Amino acid sequence: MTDSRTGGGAAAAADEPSAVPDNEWELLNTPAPLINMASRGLMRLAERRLKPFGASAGQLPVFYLLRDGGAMSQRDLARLARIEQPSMAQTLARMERDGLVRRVPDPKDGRSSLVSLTRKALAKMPALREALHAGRAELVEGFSEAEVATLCDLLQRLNRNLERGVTSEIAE
Amino acid sequence: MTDSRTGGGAAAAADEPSAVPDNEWELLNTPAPLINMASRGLMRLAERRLKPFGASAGQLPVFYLLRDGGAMSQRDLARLARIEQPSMAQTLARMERDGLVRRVPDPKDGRSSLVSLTRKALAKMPALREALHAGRAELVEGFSEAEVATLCDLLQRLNRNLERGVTSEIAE
DNA sequence: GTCAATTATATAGGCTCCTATATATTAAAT
DNA sequence: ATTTAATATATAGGAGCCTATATAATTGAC
Repeated sequence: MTDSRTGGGAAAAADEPSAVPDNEWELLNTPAPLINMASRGLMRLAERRLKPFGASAGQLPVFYLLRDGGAMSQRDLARLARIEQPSMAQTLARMERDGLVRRVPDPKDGRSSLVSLTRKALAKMPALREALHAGRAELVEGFSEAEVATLCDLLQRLNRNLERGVTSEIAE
Repeated sequence: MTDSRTGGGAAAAADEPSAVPDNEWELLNTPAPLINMASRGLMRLAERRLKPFGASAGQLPVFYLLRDGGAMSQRDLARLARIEQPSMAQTLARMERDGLVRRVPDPKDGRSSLVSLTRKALAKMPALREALHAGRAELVEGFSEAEVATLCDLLQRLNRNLERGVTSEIAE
């Protein structure tokens, strides 16, 4: 609520010929901090909605990808969830600890295991679907479907820019 | 690149009268995962741009709020950065460890300290401004200013929904 | 077949952030 | 003044992510 930032840029000295105008420092009307704030808010929302069912935000992609009872390697889970392999490893470790996931050695490849949801996890699915649905409604309350679509479109373009940054780094 | 999700919802059984249509599971065209992805991408981008100057993403609000050489309590820093007090405490601890920040006991209040940037930190400011400016450009490349504004507007509304969720929780 | 890439996980270390709780100090109420 | 409530930090514990690196198994080139 406090708006101390808005009137802030007082000491904007004109002594340095920087290419950066002072209001670039106005972090709150730039997409980045808004996205960060939204992401943190989403984590809290997800936590609130999922904790009652013994699930958490980082586990959602795993639930989603294995929802039909199928099995998948850790590597594929990571790739499809678009997180790094060690992050997925940690999430799966927690899920295994909580009895949500099972790993069986892949008969075709001695390095790899096939991960699948336990019955306990599969039993949670209906509740998770409801929770996600309600959370989504809460999130976009007051938005028209067109606005949601616009938001998604813009975010997708943003994400493409962000991905490109990483790969171009490699190319250089 | 893999699009295994798109054709996924095969086993959509019609045996359960859930209020949730199966395509609600299509996480990738819903804002939440896009925001999360964007946020993670932003963290990586920030890390890439800031690490050369010995700064990191979570420190930006502190740099911003104390940019004019002023001092502020940890509590105010947390409130203005919109993160919880323990998160700010940890960030400040790291910044202190790195010689970026100094704490002097508040003469008016024995519980509190006044935090300010060190000269070492203030010296980094021009580089940080440049880094942020370049990062911002990379982020919204291909966006018109109107699109950026639309994005910010939608995100602000989203954030309002997310905040309201938290407070309504308290009210209930 | 052997040796060198490549690939799948595992591990180590760090950052950001959250909730819950303890401690100290100040402010308010009586 | 004393007791109580509010406030400022500190600490403990955990989730989620990342990079860099080690280990083991598989594939490919010879």
